[in-house]
Amino acid sequence: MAASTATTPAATTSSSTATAVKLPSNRTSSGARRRRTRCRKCEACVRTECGECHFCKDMKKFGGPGRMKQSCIMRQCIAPVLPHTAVCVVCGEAGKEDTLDDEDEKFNAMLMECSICNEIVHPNCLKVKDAAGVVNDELPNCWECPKCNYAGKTGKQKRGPGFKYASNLPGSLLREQKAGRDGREEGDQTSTGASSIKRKSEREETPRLKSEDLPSRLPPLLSPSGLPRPRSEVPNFLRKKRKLFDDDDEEEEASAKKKPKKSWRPEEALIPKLSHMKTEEEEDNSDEEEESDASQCSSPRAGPSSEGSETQEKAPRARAKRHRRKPPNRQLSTELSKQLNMEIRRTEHSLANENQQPLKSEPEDSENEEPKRGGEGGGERPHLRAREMNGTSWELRHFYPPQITPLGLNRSSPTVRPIPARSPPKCVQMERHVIRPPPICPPPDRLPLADGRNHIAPREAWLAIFSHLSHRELCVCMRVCRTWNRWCCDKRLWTHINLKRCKSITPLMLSGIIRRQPITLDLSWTNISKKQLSWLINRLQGLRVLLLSGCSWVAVSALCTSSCPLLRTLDLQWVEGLKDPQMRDLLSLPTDNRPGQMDTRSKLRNVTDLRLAGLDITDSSLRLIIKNMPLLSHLDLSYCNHINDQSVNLLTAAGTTTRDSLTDVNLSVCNRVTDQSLSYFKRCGSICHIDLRFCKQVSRQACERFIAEMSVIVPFQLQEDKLLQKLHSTP
DNA sequence: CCAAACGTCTGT
DNA sequence: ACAGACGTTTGG
Repeated sequence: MAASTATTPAATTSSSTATAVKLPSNRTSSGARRRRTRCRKCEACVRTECGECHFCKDMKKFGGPGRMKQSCIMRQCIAPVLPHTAVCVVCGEAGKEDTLDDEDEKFNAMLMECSICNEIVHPNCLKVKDAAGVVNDELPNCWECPKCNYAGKTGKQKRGPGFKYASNLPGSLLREQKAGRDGREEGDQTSTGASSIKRKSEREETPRLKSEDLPSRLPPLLSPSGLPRPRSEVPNFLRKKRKLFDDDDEEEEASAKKKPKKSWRPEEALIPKLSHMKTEEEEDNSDEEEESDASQCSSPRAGPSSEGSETQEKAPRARAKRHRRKPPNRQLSTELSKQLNMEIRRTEHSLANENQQPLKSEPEDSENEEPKRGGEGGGERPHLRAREMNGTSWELRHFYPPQITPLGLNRSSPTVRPIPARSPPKCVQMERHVIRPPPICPPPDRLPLADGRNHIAPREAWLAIFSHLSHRELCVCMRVCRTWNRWCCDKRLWTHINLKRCKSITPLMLSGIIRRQPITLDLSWTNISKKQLSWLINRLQGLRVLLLSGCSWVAVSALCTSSCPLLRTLDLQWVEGLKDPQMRDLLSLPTDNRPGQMDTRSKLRNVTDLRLAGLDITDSSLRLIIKNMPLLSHLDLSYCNHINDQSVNLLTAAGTTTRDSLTDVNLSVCNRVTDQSLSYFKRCGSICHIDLRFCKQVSRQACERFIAEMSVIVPFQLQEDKLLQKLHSTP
């Protein structure tokens, strides 16, 4: 019915209707807000409809009723812009940043929409030039205008643009943040007096300590007992099914929370370990550091998390304009960011080539740049730079023990109002959440010193030093100053993110992960949900190693619909509920309709290291593996009770790619494997390591016989009982 | 004028 | 709090 709705002329008239009431004429006046439109440039905008999400299904074109009238979830613009028709309330003109070169001038000439009063103005047109405006990095041309900021408005008016996006989406991750910010805002705002522009930082989370490394391939079984720990280790949540991620968190917290939460700080609430993380710290940090260069955007659009924070923080600096960084730095930053991006791109590219998969990561830039008015986009950046601190908190939170972190930060500033209790973060449907690509942050190349000069050591030198630090230590460093904060957030320092056994994976953590674009991600034994994992995978296109042991199949099934083209190592050990049927789904050809993913090859075709220990899979799964993973070299089938000699026969049969690609096979504790398997392994041209420990039906004699026979070609040794190791690994 | 879809309101 | 519904706004 209403489906097409749209335009009925009547609509206008009908404005009187309850709903309609809102924005009719006053739009620009305070109170009425301007609708934003898609930037048309970001990754999301460029995509085609997935045809599978709720909204797509509602569309008439996909056979739906067309009542919801929402854009495809995969196409939710990352950086919605002001409509072309937007003009300054003061002078009535559009953005003019295009005509200027100087960053600061651009900023002052671009249209900025206040997220509180909704007014759209040219900063230049404001009389109160000194007052501080708080730029919202997350949304182009969005800030908390000096007037509101100065007035200390915090109120709920905030609904501005920043909020709307995502926040209005029902399940949006943002909410939490939002909540967060509100809470903070208040506090901060009051404090705001400061003069500088602040942006809201985002909160992200980091992996908690790396505490344990995963024994990815654990030395086969320490506990021959059979299948040991598995399930038990699995956190309860694993088993539950949550609808959305939230649940997880919620569940945990739930018990606790249900009522008003203490503070709204999600992290704390949620994760014991991480607790500390967030918010305030970030803010604090930001403030502390603040000043210096400020340029950067480290967080601009990190996932979900970011948004929340940004707005809130307005507090600090006011003069946005000026604040924006010093020109020099800025340029530097720009340059660096370009280089960085290129670097990243190059790397990813090379990797991607193999699969021809485009990676996402750069979108940010594009996002900022608006098609239409470049100015707007450009304008933003400046602010962005200003803000950077976001990262900080993230790390802190995670890594620091609660006690430490907090410092005064958290609460110290409690400004005016008590923090509203917010609900814990939930991630709810990520689908609706606005997706923000990893931030590109061009960090300053030199450390600004108090005397105005720069430290002699270049960033790279510092990074070399930072590279020797643990993540925890990096977190500490991130609190030193803004510049260090930025530097310590360098992607290169976070190639491995370990969240193993982290019970609750929160939205903040997710965005923190995305921001850092790790190459290796360990989510083993976590209660990550399918949506969360799907969300991550779709945004970690450069991910090479994904460890999901001990997770539930429900979650792992995210791999069925999301593609991770560069994935080399996939650890699915002890995944609950992963059997042949599931393996079939996992290895079946892509079902992803999204553009760019139409590849007909297996999504896991580039996997070289597959860990399936403890799964009840049979030869039917092996056949699929053999067929779809031509590059497979390391295969862990330990504790797989259904694996037998025939399985090995299949793996080493003539005509299979595995016959030549396999180098390491772990069949320890596979009680159905016998001496016969060893003869099959002789067919493997590249085999270097065969683990048959604890295989009751495999004899030492057979192993010795294997060695004797194989040694004619390649020398093998019995490293341990029933553990065959090639003496000299091939080059 | 129309398709798209933003942002708010409503019902549960 | 959420899922839907839908008037209204945008861009072309």
